Amino acid sequence: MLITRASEYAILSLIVLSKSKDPKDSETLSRELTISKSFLAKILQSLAKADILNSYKGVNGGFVLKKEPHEINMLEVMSSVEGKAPAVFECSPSIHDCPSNQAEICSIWPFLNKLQGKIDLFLAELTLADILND
Amino acid sequence: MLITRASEYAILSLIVLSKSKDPKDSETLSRELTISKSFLAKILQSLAKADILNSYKGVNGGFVLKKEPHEINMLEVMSSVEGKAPAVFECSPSIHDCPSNQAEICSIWPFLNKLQGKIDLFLAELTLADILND
DNA sequence: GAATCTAAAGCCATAATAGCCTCCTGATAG
DNA sequence: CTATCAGGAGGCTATTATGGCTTTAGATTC
Repeated sequence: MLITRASEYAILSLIVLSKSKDPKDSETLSRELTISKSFLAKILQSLAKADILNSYKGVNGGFVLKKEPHEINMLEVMSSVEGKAPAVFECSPSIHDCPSNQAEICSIWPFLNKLQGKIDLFLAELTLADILND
Repeated sequence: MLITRASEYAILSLIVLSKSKDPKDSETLSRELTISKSFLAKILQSLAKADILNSYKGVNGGFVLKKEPHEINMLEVMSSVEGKAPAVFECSPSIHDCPSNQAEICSIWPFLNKLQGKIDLFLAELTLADILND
C-alpha cells in the first residue's frame, strides 16, 4: 500500500507534539485527535524507533519531539510508519534495473523511477517546520 | 486510505497508453502490466469518466488518451480513481473552518490545510509529460 | 440480423488495513 | 518494596481495498 492512515496520524501527532514541551501520552493524544488509541500507539512507537520522537515510560511519561521541526521531513516520517518508503510503485527505487522480467513494464521502468524520484524529493524537502510556519 | 494501488495502476496505464496511438483494451494492458484485469478495468473506467481517457467498445476497441500528456496532471488522475482527492487528511480542504468540533484538532487545522495545499499544488503541477520527458 | 468483440456495471470472495483488547516491561512516587 | 503510570508488543476483530466472476450494453464485421 502506498500512503495509509498511519502517515496521516503520524503527521497529525507531530504537529500537536511540536506545540508541547512536556511529554504527551498516547491516550491523551488519541483523545485529542479522536483516533484509535492502539493504532496511534503503534505509530508513535515507529516514530520513536526512527529517532523522530523520544519516549518516556512511567508517570508523566509520553512522547516528545527528538529533533527540531526543520530537521524532520515527511519522507522519513512516512518511511518509518509505513514500514517501507512511501513508494508509489512497488518496484524498489533502490535498484536501477527493472525487477520484474516483463518486457512492457521494463520499458516504462525509467519513467516510474523518475516519477518516484520527484515524489521522494518533494517529501524529503517538506519539513515539519514548513507546515508549522506561516 | 489516502493513496492506494488505484493511483499506481492509473499512472502505469497512462504511461503505457501514451506510447500507443491506437486503442488498447484493458485485458491487454492488464497482461502487460501483470495486474488484475477486473480491478484495472474499473480504474480505466474512472479515468474515462474523468475525461482523461477515451473508451471505445467493440472490435479493436479499448482506451486512448483524450488529452495531451502535458494536460494531464497527477492531482486529477488520483482524484478520479480514488473517488476523492488524494487527501492526506480527511477534513475536506474545500472548507476553511474546522469540520470537527474538537478543540485540539481545530487548533491544528490551519497547519493541515497548509500541508494539504502544498501537496495538491505539487501534484497539480506534475503532469504526465513531466514523467515522459527526459 | 447474427455473431463477435470489448467496455460498463454489478456481486461476491480474498487480502490488507484500521482499530480493540490484554498482558508485559520499565520508570516513578510514596 | 509496592503501587501506579505509561510505553512495548502481540493477538483478535471489523472495515476497507483488491481482485475474480458474471451479466449487460454498445459497436463492428459479416
